[in-house]
Amino acid sequence: MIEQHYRPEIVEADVQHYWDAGECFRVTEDPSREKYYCLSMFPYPSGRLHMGHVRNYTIGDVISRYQRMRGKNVLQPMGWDAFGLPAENAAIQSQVPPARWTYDNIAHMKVQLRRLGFAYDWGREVTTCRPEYYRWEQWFFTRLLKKGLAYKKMATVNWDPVDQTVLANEQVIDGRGWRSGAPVERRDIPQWFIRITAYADELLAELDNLSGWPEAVRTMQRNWIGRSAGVEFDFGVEGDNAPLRVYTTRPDTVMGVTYMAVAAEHPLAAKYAEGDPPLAAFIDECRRTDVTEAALEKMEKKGHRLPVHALHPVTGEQLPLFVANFVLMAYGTGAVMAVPGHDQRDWEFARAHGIEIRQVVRPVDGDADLEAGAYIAKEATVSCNSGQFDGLDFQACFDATAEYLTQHANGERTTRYRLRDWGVGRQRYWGCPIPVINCDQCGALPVPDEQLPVLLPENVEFQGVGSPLANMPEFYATACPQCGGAARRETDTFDTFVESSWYFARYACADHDGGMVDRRADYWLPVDQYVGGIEHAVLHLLYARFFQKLMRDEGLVDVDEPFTNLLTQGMVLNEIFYRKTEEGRITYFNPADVDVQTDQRGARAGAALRTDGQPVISAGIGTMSKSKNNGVDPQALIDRFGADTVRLFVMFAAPPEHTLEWNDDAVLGANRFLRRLWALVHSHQAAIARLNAGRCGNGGFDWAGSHPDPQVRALRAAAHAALERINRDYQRYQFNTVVAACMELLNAIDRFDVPQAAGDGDEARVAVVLEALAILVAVLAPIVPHVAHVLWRALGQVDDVIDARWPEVDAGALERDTVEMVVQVNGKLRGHIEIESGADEERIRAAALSEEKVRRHVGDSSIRRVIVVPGKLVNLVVG
RNA sequence: GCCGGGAUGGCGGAAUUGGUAGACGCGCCGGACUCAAAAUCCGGUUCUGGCAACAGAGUGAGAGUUCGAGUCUCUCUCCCGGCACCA
Repeated sequence: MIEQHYRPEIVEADVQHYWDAGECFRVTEDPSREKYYCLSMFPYPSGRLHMGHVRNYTIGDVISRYQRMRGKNVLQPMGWDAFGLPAENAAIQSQVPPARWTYDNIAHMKVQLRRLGFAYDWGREVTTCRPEYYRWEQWFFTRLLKKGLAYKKMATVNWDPVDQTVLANEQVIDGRGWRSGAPVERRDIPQWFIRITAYADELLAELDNLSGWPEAVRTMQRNWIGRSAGVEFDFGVEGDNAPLRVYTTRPDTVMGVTYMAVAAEHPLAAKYAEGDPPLAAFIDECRRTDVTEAALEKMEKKGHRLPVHALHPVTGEQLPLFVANFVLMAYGTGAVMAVPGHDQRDWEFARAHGIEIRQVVRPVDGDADLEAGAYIAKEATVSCNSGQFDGLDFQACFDATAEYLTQHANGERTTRYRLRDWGVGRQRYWGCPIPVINCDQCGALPVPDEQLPVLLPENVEFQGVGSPLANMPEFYATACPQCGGAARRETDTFDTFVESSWYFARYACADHDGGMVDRRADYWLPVDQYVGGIEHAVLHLLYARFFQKLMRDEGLVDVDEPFTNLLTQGMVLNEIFYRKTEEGRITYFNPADVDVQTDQRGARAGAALRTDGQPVISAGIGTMSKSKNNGVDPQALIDRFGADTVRLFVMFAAPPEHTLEWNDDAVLGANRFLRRLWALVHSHQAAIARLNAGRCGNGGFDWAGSHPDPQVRALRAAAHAALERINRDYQRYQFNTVVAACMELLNAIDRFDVPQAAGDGDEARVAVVLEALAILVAVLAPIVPHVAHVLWRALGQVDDVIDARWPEVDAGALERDTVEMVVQVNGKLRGHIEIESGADEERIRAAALSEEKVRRHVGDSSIRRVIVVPGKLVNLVVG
């Protein structure tokens, strides 16, 4: 028997204790059962759970619990992506060692996750900053080194000249270092890379097979890999210069080249900068921008003329040669041929520098207006003004020019990728040490297996200038494993994306201390459902796919792709409020501290800060962030309403892939629903107990045949119709409409009259309520597991709801004698008819025309056509 | 700049395949209960006109296909996410 009032704090503590005591979510490999591996992206332990975490993990938990009730052997693990920059920032700001800060955060966040009632197998917890985890990452990297899949080369970084340190993109604010405020420079340093480009073709091709992934994510990855076919060839350069090698995907436009451009870092630029101070200054200026692609693309396109010409490989024409800030040394060859007639960026640069724009492609019919912009089409075009290559379509011209350049300009047809090799080295302390020893005699050598792991010292003094590791001889001083001489240990650490590229495999066998993974991974992998933020659509999800293939090729795992199905959840947003001072300084106020006024209709009339009553300005909605002060602390909500209410709200407020706008009042609505549900079960529990007595506690009632009471039939039909929709919506992960259907069902049960006193009523009326309630509680169990656990028992069930069999739709309950159809006249709704289910068109037409309102709209006009959609609609076309 | 996504009442959202636009919830309005408030319960709620019956308009803007378009096609606007050292 349950109490009269819903007390989530008591219910949730009790139920969580029950799950813990019974180890309800521990799983083992069982080949006789169908497995289901449901994985949510593990959190960075930033300190407290935020709403994005709550949403992510609730979605994953609902799917896991649903699959368990469907009879699967479900693994749902959790862990910590524990290395990263914020720990170093915290260390600098509050003098706490990154390790202690991180472990404290993990402890706190773990309590929060438990409080939300997620069905995790905590026995498989993975923490990436622990040596038992990262040692295998180090071991794996040494394999890649030996295979030549890891290598060192120069790479460009953001350099803070005052702090003498490498900056993350995030630490560059308006082109300046976040701490020093000094203008950031680009600097080239030697870095470790992993050869992801060697797997580009496979990573691209297998996207076609990932039918369980959103098309948007697959498209983004395809574009990111960016496979293109083109030609690489040489332009001559005046003077005693080496030829200038370029790559182009449009050799067909080679006759339209009117200038050339090289990157600021190109050797040709460096050569002429020596005697040319303005050029040297320009190159210097190019070094002073941050290195993100977005920044490079958005900046003003500038160029500086070099004192020599390039020579056209076909005509021998002299072409002006520029150093340009939009040409990147890292892409292609660091030099581009410019065809302003048929490339928009080249066009804009040519316009700005008064360079000729030459048309060499035109539409098959008509002409292009090169005054308005470049003509970039390839379909239905023909080459023109191209001498020997005139009059060809795109493909023919491509082939002819490619052949010519191969013969006469040292050319070669090549396939290139936009994808670059993955730079995995970071000049930071709080990361996994790269297991390499640098010896002046023998070069860079992998740390021998028996010396692994290379432990990261955790008790360090942390100032924030340079990496502490580079200042610790006790860390870096070592002996060369080959010659035995003095050598220096690598002080760079791995990009944290390396840890997150294989954690999903480690969960299968987190306790294995003899290797990276064991054969248990073959049972659990691939992940059946992966859930995480859309912001990971490219990088993390591509790196993880890449690592899966690396591990496969090392013989560690069988499968090719790590994640069969992917659900990318939308961001959590909240309103942003601010005030501007007279000096123009902006102060943001948390929405929790703002009162919103409404007019008589409920429309927004204004907003004021609660503490002083003065108005604040709304800046619309945006992702919850510290800088905009619009975060909502989940903990406060859990304390006030309980985990089930928070879970229910998050699932109800929006479909998982959409953004979710926060609304405090709607949380109240979710709580109200649970209180009503509780009260409803409470009000019927005596009658249910009487019904269950003598029926082995299962409430079994024989519904064979049509029940005579139309109200009983109606409630049964409502319950089974709701279940049908709920099943469909669970399958397509539209949890918001699952909840909506549950609310409708609750309303239907609530309206149904049940005899309360013993012996004065029809047994069937109690039975139908019990059946409807059992369906309702069972289908809600994945979403609000604590309250469902208790209510399930109150309905007389003897098993735990987490292991209850999913209810089945009784088709018999849904059968109807008549259907309602809509009548349209010329596509406009004019009436409704109730008609027997199997009525033919003649009958439907007659019924439609017998409707007064329909007749009025038809009037004297003749009926030209009648369209009937069986069981739904009839449209009379008149005129 | 490039790539990807989105836009439906006062708000979040719903609408199997092109077939009743606005389910469900929030808010708001009115009522019941109460000394009062909260909570709870009942009724209403797309907009415009009308006491009403009813009529007209309506899914970011503009065009098109169709008996019929939120849904399909084209053009445009605005908002959001990613862009390789935030995770």
